[in-house]
Amino acid sequence: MLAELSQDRVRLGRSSTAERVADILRERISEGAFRPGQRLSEEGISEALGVSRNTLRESFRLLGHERLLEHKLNRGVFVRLPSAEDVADLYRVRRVLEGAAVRRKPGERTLAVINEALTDAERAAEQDDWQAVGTANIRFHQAIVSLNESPRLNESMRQLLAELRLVFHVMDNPRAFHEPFVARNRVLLGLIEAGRPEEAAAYLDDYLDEAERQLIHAYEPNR
Amino acid sequence: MLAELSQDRVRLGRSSTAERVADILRERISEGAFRPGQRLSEEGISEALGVSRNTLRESFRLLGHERLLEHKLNRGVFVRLPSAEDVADLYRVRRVLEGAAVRRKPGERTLAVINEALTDAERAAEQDDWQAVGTANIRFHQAIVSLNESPRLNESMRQLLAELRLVFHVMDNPRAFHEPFVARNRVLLGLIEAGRPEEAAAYLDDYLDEAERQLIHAYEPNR
DNA sequence: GCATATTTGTCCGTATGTATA
DNA sequence: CTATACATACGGACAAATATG
Repeated sequence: MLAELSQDRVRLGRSSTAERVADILRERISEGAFRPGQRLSEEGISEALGVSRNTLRESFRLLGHERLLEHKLNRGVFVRLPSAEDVADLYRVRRVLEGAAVRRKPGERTLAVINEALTDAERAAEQDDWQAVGTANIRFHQAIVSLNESPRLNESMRQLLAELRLVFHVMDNPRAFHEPFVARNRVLLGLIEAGRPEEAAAYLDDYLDEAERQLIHAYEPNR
Repeated sequence: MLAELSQDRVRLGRSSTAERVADILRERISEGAFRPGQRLSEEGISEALGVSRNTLRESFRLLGHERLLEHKLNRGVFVRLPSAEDVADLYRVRRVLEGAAVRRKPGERTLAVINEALTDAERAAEQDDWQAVGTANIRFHQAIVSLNESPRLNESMRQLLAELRLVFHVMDNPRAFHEPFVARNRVLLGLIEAGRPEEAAAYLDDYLDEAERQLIHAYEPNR
């Protein structure tokens, strides 16, 4: 089962079993198969994936560091359930990372990536595919941050968005949340392309304020 | 040995053995006892610290995620030796995190912390204690970032500075590097306290450009 | 280039401590 | 309070990869 695939990829690749297991778990969490707050049993999962508990524990450490899992000492690991305070902090970070990004002179290639993500979102919105809207939206903001041209900031944003996905998974209806922001993304991109960084930054701040408010509003009751 | 201390701290605290071992290793790396590029033997260290290899490997994962250690498959873990490109990226991140910080209206308490760190640096400089200057300098910039009032950004900065310390450890003479920036820190703080955020941000950008240039200049030859 | 020694990657069994029903 | 389930941590084992002579 996993063991053979494991050997193959070790031979021609670079990742250890623990890392590959982490990839699998990250994907499951990201798509919502493992719900926030849910406990992940060492025995159950190690058995299901065909790896030893030691190896699985290494994977848990990795994901814990990404804030997708929470380690409670002697109680096990749980899928993180971010608090309202966490949401507020995530948006503080977004203001910093995205704000700095839109103030920079944008590169041609990055602009194309941003545009593509936005176009995908608009198309998905037309077809009422809100799952796809959310995904494209995330790609849009990831691409915005990549204007900074910093691998570390890209990685930070990637983790931040993964954490934000946890929040979306406990919301009542993520569809209604993402919808109104597609049009705003278009405006934001327009300001960037027009070379008006300060206006773009101000618009973005408003944008994020509004998103944070709506998110916390839809979120708080669920705690 | 460590085992007993371990039990005590578990009882009254929250951290696991792996985390405590990670703390110890982080400290050793930070103070330069483990040099960048050096390989850390699983057997040697697990024996020296009195923990099992499995536990130690969990610690290695933690520090790997903090970019202090590098995992080479089937070859072991090494203390990271950042490349010149890494240094450039670290400074890109600093411009974003510190730039956003100085643009915000500063809180009284945070200002006091910044001031304290700076005063310590000035005092240490007078006494030619360059090690202490470097330490206080790091505290100064950490405090600057804390103006953002974001736990996640504080944590990012903490990790960034730990990584930057690796760079300092392979420099010829870190003393000469830190010295000229103490005076600039005072100017920067003055602009912040005077409520001139844009000037502070511009001054900071210059500051970081100069620091990056000097650092890469003193660093590149060593690769 | 080959044979050998070393080290990592992974797994297993087990003992102990902790949280919870 | 006891019992149970589970995480924590240890030590030993072996194969695979790497380094060494």
